[in-house]
Amino acid sequence: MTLRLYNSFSGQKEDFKPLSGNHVGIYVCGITAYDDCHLGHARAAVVFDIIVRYLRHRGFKVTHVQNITDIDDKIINRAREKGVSFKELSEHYTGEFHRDMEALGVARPDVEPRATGHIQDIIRLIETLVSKGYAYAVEGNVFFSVENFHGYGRLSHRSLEEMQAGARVEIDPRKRHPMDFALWKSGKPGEPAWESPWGPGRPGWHIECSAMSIRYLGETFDIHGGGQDLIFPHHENEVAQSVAATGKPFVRYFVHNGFVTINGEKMSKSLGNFLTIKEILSGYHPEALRLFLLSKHYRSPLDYSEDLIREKQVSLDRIYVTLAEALDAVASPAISPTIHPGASATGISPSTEVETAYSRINNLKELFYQAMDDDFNTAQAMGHVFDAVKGINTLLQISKKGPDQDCLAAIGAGVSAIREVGQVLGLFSTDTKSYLEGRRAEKLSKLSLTADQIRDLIHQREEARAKKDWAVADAIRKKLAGANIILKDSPQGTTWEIKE
RNA sequence: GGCGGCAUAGCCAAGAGGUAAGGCAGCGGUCUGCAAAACCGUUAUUCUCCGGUUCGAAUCCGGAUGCCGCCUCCA
Repeated sequence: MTLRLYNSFSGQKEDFKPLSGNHVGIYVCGITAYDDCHLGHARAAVVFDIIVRYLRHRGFKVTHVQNITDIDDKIINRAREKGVSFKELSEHYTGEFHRDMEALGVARPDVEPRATGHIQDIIRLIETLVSKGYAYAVEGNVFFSVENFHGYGRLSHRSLEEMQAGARVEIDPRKRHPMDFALWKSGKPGEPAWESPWGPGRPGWHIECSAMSIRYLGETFDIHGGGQDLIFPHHENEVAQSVAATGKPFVRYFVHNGFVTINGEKMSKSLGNFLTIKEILSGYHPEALRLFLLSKHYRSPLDYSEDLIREKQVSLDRIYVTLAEALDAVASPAISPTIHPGASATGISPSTEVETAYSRINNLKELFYQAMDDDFNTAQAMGHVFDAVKGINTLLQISKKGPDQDCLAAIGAGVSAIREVGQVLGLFSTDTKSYLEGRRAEKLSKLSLTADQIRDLIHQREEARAKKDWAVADAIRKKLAGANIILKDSPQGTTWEIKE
């Protein structure tokens, strides 16, 4: 089976074949370290985290490079506002970024280069562009000449004429063409600056990604990723600079993730609907956030609301409950968890219910890979996971009536299949018991009752039930229900849960 | 003004020529003293609207309407 992915260059899904054998080089545009990361950063991070995980899972050797922009106008301005150095500011927010990523379960890239660590690479690249006639220096600035580069607009599918027609920006009179962009910016007094052939200054935004991707992945590499907003001008400019400098193709597949809106509106500081990763994780499990981000295809816009994330939290709880019950069932010492259910499953029961459950479990992996091979269709993949969960639940139901070896083996196989695909999605990685205990503690903390008080009431109800005093028993059930506590009676006794 | 995207049940969402996955909510049932959980069944004769191509269209083409993004820093 071939992995197919959507290439922004062609606007179509294409078969993915790495440049050299089994090795995949992927460069993802990271953050500019001047503020806390928000939900949009979380989406991009999780999308590319899963792409990298899936490529590796499929047997590719992946080199994942993701930059951090640590010098830039926004950083300089913010540092000035706060009265700290640009370095202190960018280091602070880089640290916050790392904490957020760790909380989200996003794996660290193999290389995490920073612009200020590659000034010499950048200067050399600009010199090449100047010497080849693609760039010109004016008053300590260096601009890239879009007219001299044929093919400008190929990625964003726009011509220079179209772009000029829509220009809304005041044009820098030093530019020869309105669309020319800065490779090197001269430093005003007091601004951070590095020595260069054009005088002291700092790199433009786009050039760092060309310099660092070429350094770590070579002049031509497989995948370049980022948010859709980066297509123009950032990635268009990267392509122009890189191709002009090397004379070779730059990136083979451009992959862009869609945007996040909040209650239907674009996130923006002026609207006051900016949600940081920290804010969301203070109320929801990181895997619930991941589940939410995966619930829609990565290229589509994704709308966030409290209702939706809460729904994902409930779904995640449900899956963990199933996994926990399945593990309990399988833990029976008489049963070997290594039995493969597929072969023995067929025919052991005439019930189609059981057959369906077996196939839901046994088909999971194949269907999951099919979905992921089709441009990382995580929404579809999750549908298959839910099917497998249903299959496990069916068998759990049956095994409660009379455990049978094949049934328990299938349950075990289901758990390991879900765990396996979960590794690709970054889900179900927490120990089931600690997950459920954590969730209970979290919900309990929002309650007016303590666990001891609840246990007392349950005890009183047990006594009433023993006397078949249903009126008292039901009154206690009702009272607890009023506090959002659901009682579950079973032959082993009564347990309780807190409703979301 | 230019470029691009999206419109699928009460809500979220997959499907991209062969007769509508999955999740949430709802309803009926099994189980239960009553419940809860779980499971089973059910919930879009139809995919914004109007034309066209085709044996066949939610899927392709043309048009209309609505929403969104980019063109300026942005994941």
